[in-house]
Amino acid sequence: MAAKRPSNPLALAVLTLLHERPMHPYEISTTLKERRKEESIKLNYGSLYSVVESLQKRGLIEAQETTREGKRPERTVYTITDTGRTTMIEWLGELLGTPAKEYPQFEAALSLMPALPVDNVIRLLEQRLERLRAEYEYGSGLMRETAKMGLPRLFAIEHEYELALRAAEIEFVQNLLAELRSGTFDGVDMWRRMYELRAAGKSHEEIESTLADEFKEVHAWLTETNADDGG
Amino acid sequence: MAAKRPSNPLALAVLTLLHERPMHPYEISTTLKERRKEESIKLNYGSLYSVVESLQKRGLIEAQETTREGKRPERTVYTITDTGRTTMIEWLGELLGTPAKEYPQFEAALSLMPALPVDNVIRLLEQRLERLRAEYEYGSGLMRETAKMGLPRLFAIEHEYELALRAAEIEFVQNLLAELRSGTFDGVDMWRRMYELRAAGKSHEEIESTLADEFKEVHAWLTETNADDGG
DNA sequence: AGTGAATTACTCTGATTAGAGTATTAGTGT
DNA sequence: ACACTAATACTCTAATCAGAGTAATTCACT
Repeated sequence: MAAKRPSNPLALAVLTLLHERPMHPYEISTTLKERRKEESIKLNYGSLYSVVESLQKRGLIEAQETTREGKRPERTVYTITDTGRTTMIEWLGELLGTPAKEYPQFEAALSLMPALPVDNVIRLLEQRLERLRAEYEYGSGLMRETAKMGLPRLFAIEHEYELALRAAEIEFVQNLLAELRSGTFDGVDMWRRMYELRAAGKSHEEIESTLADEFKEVHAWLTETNADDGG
Repeated sequence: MAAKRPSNPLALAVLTLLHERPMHPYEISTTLKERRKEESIKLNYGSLYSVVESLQKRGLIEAQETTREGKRPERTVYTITDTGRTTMIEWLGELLGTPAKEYPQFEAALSLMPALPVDNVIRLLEQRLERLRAEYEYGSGLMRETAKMGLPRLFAIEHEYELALRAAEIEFVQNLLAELRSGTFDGVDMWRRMYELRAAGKSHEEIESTLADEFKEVHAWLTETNADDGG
């Protein structure tokens, strides 16, 4: 059975726009761009048209009329249905009211970090920090500008959120870097030792057992199949 | 032409594990679960097997042997190739060194916020705040526990990052809520007025023009087709 | 009046992904 | 010895997405 609604937030954007007034897909896309919503909601034509089709199939929107000017492609104007309105309110409510599990790429990268040598990672994090700062500057510059132009914060609040996240990431990376550099980060010694052994041409097994020896309690944790889940 | 590498971070996780030692897909999945990496990298069987296939097609990993015990399904053990190693190092380097554009759901929701009435949004944000705090407590509890068990921070740093982001979001939502409640948030007056007019049964056009009248500079910004892009 | 760039408005194809479904074996209790 | 649950190890299908491609029209400029 088809799910009650699509999962792509672009579909929610479509619903909110059609809630304002009927539009055709292309107008939806230009409106989203005008309002800079495509910076917060991934927009591309392929997805837009398939999302519109999927909304229609589920009865959340309806084709109102199909017009054509000259020999241009047809424009199909869509309206939101009552179910569509309800769904939009529900969905947006959920997104605002309930934190969703997300998988940021940097989180994935951090979780795999030990696959690169420490000094390498330090260099990369320095690079990241630089870029994060540049992005932060750029973003806050944009915000000041739009504020000066008289756009109420209401219509750009999502950018403030983005900046807040960036700021938090900057702080995090700064702290991490400091600890990696100073060597106070818990685990760097083991990490360095591992690459030392690898450089010395030891086999995976030799490295494993040497580390197991030199860092007993850690190794115990790493090799036990099931950590106690509590409860 | 096929891209140099898959885009799913799960594929990177596969590469790093095969970089440690050869494994079969199912073992990859259990290892990721054991190490709690599936909390940072979305893992499901369908994706895992197709990602493995895709890595093989691109020559980043190779099937080493196919064994079978009794009548159980075959286990295909894969090894990483030299190209695979290089790609892994490159890819992980990029993820660590370069901030990626992401589209968090909450950012999307914020950008569509005016589609719900103010008081509604306030209630929802209160709910979110509560849940965020609960998650934060839970997460930092887990971290303290694993620290006590002797796991070096190195192997759980991604969770610290997640917590840092959560903390930032908590602060952001707190501030936003305070401003919405006190009415000092730039744009709330217009926002409230809009729903007032809607409740009074005005048409979309009437609302538009009334708001245009009462909030001149804002409306100008909203209706101009092309904001000056500078340059 | 003719050229080229930009805009309008989609369509198509190939990847990717999610999630349920399948089939065998091992372990646990009665 | 039998049933039941968990674990092992994938397979399949439908949905979704991304990005390039297409084709007509308008506008700016010479």
